[in-house]
Amino acid sequence: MSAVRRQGLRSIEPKPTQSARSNTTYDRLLLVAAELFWQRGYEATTTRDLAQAMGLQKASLYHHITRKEDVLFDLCKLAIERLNAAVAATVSEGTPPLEQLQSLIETHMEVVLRDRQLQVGVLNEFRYLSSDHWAAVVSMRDSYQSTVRSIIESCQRNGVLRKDISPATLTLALLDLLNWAIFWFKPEGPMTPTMIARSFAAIFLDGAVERSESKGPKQTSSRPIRPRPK
Amino acid sequence: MSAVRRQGLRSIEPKPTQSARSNTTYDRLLLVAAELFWQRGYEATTTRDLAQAMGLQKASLYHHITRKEDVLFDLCKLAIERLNAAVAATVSEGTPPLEQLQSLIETHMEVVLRDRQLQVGVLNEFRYLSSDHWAAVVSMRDSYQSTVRSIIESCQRNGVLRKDISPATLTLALLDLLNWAIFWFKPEGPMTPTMIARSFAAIFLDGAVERSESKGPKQTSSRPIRPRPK
DNA sequence: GTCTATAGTATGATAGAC
DNA sequence: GTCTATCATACTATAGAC
Repeated sequence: MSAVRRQGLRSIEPKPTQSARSNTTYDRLLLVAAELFWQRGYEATTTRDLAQAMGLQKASLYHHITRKEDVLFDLCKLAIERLNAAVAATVSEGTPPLEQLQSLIETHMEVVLRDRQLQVGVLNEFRYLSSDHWAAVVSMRDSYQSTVRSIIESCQRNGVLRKDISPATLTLALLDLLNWAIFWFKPEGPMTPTMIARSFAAIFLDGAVERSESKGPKQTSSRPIRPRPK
Repeated sequence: MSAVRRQGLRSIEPKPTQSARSNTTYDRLLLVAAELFWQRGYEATTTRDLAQAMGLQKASLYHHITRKEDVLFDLCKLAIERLNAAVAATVSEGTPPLEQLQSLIETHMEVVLRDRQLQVGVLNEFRYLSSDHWAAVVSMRDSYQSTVRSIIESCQRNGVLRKDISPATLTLALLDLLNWAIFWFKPEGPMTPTMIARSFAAIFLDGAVERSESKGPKQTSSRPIRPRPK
């Protein structure tokens, strides 16, 4: 049971170049479960709902899972792994801290918005995990937060971020800003995840206040975005 | 269940409501329900949990309520009413828009953090309401958001807030920032709701970037806080 | 791997005595 | 207003045939 599952989990990892259609049943189950948990919430989603959405009888589900809760746990792990992987891939160690922070903001926002059915599990539903699983997810999430905070600390040491607010508070503010957009984001709306990411980066870094008194080309800290078009 | 807390709830309640019948037990029930919904979530809280926390048998509960869902609905209404009332009481019509916005940010944050057991109902659990109740809560919430947005629009017209980001986006960013602090705020921690409110106002208005090159006494937009009420 | 059937329990809500 | 007792249903999960 477990070996099949772990393997399946890996195959929908961050950058699957292969077709997602020919995956294992458990992979499909994860996708279906993410959708249902997103729509109705974990507690309100029954194994019957899951089975029906999978086109199976309730009992057949249990050939692929052992407990409903395991599905939520796997989804939480997957969500954090994807976020971690995406951020690690775009934040380059060598670059100046502020650039790292800008990359992180953009990537985090884009991943969270494009992946929101999955990410909501970590943000909202992981509270229903058993204490062991809960602790594991909290630990993974804290580890990611530490990454964010250490970049912010680097920025403060470099003098590019204000020091009158603690790194912890800046981190929490940033993550509030980024994470909860999943609840109002409308994919069919006028703003793409990238547009929202840039606006939010601008707000977090430069603030909402108009700065007309600046000299020359609107001295903003949030413009030199990741891919420099030549 | 201390009498002190119960009195606290009643004293902040906007108005006694039309129902003339015994509101004391129901008030206590609302308080207890808010606590349980906050701890376990609405769906995971059973009527048995509620009854036990009230010191009643399950059946006795139904002398005070007709459906479990009604409790959630009343909590959502109460949460929005309190937020509305508090903001209306501190945001003065006549003052400059930026001052209004500063007052709103502080008040909103303080109410939400001090009241987070209640406010979480609107933010997280109202999705489990029946469609009629759900629509009513969404409407009330949208109405509050419109208030926030109109103040932001005034600020933009007055030239004190940047215009390259739409009022809607600025509003959503601000509310993301303010609302979701309830999930990490620790009342026993070093930061009071007021301190967090001021830090977050500073971030939203002035940004996280260091502005050392400015002339004179660190020209910040978030400092002239609301005049201390006597 | 999927099915039918069902165990065993928890749930929201009600009936009617006091 | 509170109680004991209970209903009808929904739930997670299992047993065992094919």
